[in-house]
Amino acid sequence: MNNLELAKLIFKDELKAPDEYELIYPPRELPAGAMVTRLGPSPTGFIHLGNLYGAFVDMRMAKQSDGVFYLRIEDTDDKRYVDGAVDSIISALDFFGINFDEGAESDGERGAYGPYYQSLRGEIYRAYAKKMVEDGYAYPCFLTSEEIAEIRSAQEAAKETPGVYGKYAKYRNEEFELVKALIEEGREYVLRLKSSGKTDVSPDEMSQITVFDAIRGELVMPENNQDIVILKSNGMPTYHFAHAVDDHLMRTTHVVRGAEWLSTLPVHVELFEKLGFDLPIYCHTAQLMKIDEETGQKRKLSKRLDSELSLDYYMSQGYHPLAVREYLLTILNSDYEEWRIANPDRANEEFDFSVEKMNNSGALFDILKLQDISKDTLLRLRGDEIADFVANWASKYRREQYDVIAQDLEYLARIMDIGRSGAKPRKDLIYAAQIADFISYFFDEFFVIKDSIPPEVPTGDVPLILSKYLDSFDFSDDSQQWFEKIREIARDAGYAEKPKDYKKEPDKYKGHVGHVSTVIRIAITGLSQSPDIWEIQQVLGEERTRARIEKFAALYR
RNA sequence: GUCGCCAUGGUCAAGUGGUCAAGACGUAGCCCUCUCACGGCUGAGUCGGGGGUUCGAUCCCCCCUGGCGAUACCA
Repeated sequence: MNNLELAKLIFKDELKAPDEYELIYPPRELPAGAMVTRLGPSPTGFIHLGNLYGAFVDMRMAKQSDGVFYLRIEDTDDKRYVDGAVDSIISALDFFGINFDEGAESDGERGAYGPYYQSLRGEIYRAYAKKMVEDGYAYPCFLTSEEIAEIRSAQEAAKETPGVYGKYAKYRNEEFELVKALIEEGREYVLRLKSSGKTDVSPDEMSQITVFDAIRGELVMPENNQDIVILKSNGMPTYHFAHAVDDHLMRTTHVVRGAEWLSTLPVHVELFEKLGFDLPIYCHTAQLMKIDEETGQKRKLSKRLDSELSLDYYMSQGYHPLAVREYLLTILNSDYEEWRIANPDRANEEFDFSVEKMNNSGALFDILKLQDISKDTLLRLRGDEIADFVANWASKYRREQYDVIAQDLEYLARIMDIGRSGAKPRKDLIYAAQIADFISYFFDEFFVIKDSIPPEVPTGDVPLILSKYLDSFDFSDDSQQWFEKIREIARDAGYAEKPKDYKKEPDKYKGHVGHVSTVIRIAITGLSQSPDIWEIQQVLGEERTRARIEKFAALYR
């Protein structure tokens, strides 16, 4: 048989037989129903919310079924490689709570089904490619990129499906002697799949394949008829071929990937078939989308364009990983939100996640929703936990503030807890960058007067109000006693004790107690709007409070 | 162009052959209130279009439109 000679001609090195690999990587011994999933990033170093979204699905499926979730680095394209990328991918994923049972690690790898770097699996791919040639399912193709471009434009002109297939696959059934001569001559070539799909019929006459997708149900698609490349001229496999070999040998049960792979599914089905592998269960997730600012159109998240959606962005803004996970869960399984409302204190791991509940259409990323969820998520954390988180964030992203706010973590924790107890806790805290700005007035180093006193208060009243306040000020007053004194000051100075009184009879008063308290509020926080002043004072301490009042009053003397 | 996937308010979405078409975010107003938040109440806002099938379609079928994706020796 020529195929055997051809295989020998192409693969001169010693290669294991595929059967040996079957033995080296036997089926996993796992409980019934256990799912084996994987994440296969290419090492560009860039990873965005969409990747995290998919990684989440993988991890939940494996964890919920007592299966295995592993990391495989898909570095078959050297053009894509970025130094240090694997490390940054792993640490970013880890930050958001994605961790692996096996696979690539920053200092090597772990697990019995490796190597987990595709660049290290060359021999394995070649072994299976050789078998493809022997079986007559693959052949060397010497078409240059110029020739392929010509074929393409001819096909486009003739309104035919573009690609290398059927009569356009010039070397598909080439004479052995000629192939041999070309190879010996040193001509570059790729290895192509010899597709058995029909090529001489119109698209609607093509045979259909049906594939079950765990998210989308039964998919009916035309069979593949393209002689796609399986081994590039440098000997590396294409994604398609590596996917088939790796997911088989690593015994992946569920392939979770974005919907952009749907159109190549027929290729993969044919590959698995020709290789003699069982098909994994595919789970094609909808893509996370965003609105393109320039065009105003919905589009898939892009690595190139959407740096603000990179995981780095959320880390640098200081979104809490839990918040991001909560958000992702709400778009992954829409009943998660209701579950969360019903179970505010349970860990999200207890939620029964399922791929069947996933939506088929792409969700638009909504930062407002993330922020809302973030507020609620931070509410479930203790003040000291948030303080630690913010301090940690500042140490990386805001050095100059870190030195100040992290000096006294207990103080920081008390700041975080302001207004958070009781039945209707405040929801001021969203993400670290916002929190750092929000609390800056608690530190003398950052304290500035930003707002001006309300127009209802004549300038001359300011020192009056403040000196009275200072005179009657007793740090040990409780909240009610404290406010009673403010009312007194307001009344004595000609302001209504209740805003309603002022509303009813505006001519009778200069303003109301709210205006008076605003003066005090500005003196203490520099802002006309803030959480409860009494609580702020309790955290600031008596000394700092008095100092600020005095300093502000001095401005009006 | 061709092929594929998708289609319920601004966003995420539940949903069924007969519903006043859930809920969340956002938004408007009111209430609570020393400010701001929080909370409460109320409101505005949707089944892309056209054909069928049916006593009846948001739901089932077809066409169109729109969005997204694929069309590489990238993944």
